[in-house]
Amino acid sequence: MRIATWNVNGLRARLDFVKHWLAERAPDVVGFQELKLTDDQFPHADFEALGYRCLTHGQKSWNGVAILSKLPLEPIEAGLPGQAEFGARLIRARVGEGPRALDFTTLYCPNGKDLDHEDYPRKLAWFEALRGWAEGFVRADESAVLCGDFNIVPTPLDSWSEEELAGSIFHTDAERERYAALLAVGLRDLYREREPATKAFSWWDYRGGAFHRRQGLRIDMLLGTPAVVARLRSVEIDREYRKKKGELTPSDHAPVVAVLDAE
DNA sequence: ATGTCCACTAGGAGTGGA
Repeated sequence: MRIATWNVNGLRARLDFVKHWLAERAPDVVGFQELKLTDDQFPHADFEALGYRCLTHGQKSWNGVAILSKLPLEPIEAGLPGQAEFGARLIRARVGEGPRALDFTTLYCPNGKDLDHEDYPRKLAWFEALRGWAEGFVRADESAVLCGDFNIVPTPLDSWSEEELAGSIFHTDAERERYAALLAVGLRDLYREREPATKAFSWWDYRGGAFHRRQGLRIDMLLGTPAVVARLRSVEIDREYRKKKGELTPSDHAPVVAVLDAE
């Protein structure tokens, strides 16, 4: 089973690029973030033509998440309880059947903007709500994945310049504590399971040639329960899809992909 | 160079968000 997460930065602007990736990489289950469209604007037919069923939780202009699956897909819930006013940022479904079924959630976590902005304390509170919510169903012996754009750089290894950025947004102790508390309910970072010491990024600013200067952050994660880690065969950040494809503009995020054993 | 890109409002180019 090939699973993936990708912040597409606007699905209408990215549709042809995303379809190219789906056709080439053929993931079984994908979480998308930053759709920037309403549910009625979601291009279901384009994805059905590639073999995917989709569940969406969108809104006008901003945020928005979706799950695409080639496997049977059953909705569980949409929206983080108590946090609806902070945007459409969470969707959860059961994918697959029998012992290979996966409890799959994708998240677009708040950005926070900067430490003086009102969104920053709201971001911390949102993560506390997320931890409490996850605690309600995460179990070590059941396969569950939480994936998405976390908008937190978990450790200095995940930043292109901890020296310059320590203490600034994405790099604060308060954010890192909230992220660590989420993992403490029983989730592991699948990328770090396989690459414990590799400096690698999943996001690069569009400005200033950041991608080519290797100035990025690792903020897009696939988190899994121990039952998922036991099934983990490989994981990679798909940097090829942070590059332009002909005339098609990439997202500022790369997809993150993992392969799990069937059971 | 805070240097790009997306969506919105508007019916062209500026604004807000990331």
